[in-house]
Amino acid sequence: MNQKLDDITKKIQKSGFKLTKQRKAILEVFLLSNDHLQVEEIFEQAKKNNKSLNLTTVYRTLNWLQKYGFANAHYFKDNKASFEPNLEDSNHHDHLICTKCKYIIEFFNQKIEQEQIKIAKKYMFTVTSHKMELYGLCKKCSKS
Amino acid sequence: MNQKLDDITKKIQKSGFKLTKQRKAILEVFLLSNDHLQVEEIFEQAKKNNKSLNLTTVYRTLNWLQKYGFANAHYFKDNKASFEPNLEDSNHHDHLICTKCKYIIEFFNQKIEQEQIKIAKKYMFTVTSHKMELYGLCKKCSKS
DNA sequence: ATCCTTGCAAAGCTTTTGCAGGAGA
DNA sequence: TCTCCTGCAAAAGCTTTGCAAGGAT
Repeated sequence: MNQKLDDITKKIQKSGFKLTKQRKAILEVFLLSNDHLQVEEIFEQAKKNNKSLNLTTVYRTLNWLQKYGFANAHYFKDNKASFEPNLEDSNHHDHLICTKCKYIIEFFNQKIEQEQIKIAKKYMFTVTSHKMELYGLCKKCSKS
Repeated sequence: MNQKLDDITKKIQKSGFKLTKQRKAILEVFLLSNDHLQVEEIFEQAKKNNKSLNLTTVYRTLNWLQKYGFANAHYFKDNKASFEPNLEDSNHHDHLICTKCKYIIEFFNQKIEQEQIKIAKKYMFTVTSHKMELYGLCKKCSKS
């Protein structure tokens, strides 16, 4: 199987997460993906691993993971939730989003991270997470 | 009345926006607010100016304003839309959001803006807008 | 054995749409 | 006048909840 998946799964179980077939199917899709997946997408893909999977279960599982800090939710342009894993070994990144073709590029910029820390200090904020999204047209779409 | 409101309203009308009583009531609340208002909030406040106002009209008006570039939508932590005016004289800013008391601070940081331009260039993106949100606890809430 | 999780169906919310009447330019 | 706008009600998503049965530890 997949070593990384196993390790993370064990860690999640320590938080009191019972590992059912359904959840295994969801984690396989969700944890190994580097993308931001919409709930429906996770559901569709995980169903390949477990035919009887229900959408409700996907929602409940993702909400559980989010609550315990293993996942982050994003609401991109429309108001549908997308989730991405939040693992200590996964690099933090921000997003460039093409409003035409919905293509998403991830990027990381140290200077921006540093400025955020300064800003938080200035306003006496204890920052726990952040989100930065640049919207526009990707290379391909801006040509046409 | 309010000079600023009048000026902006005239500008919006040039885009083919018919100024009805309902829309006037909405604009008074929306354009003069410096906050990010949820649709429901705009509706509640605008209803004070026009008793018969309908929520549907608020949605339609805000969507119109957004389509023609006079408003921006945000989806903060939950998946409810918040709107803020997008006027040429209004300074661009980003957000610090307290996840406990929902307090929102606006800030502007030149270095971050500059970095964004660099990033866009690197990925050949034509950036049209962006959103940066820092989540955490405000001064007050982090004490308790 | 106990507590947690699941599927199903139904409910809840926010947001959109169809339509006939009404108002702005 | 002609087109756009409005209110109402209904529909349309996405997401959550209640409940009884089933499964994990």
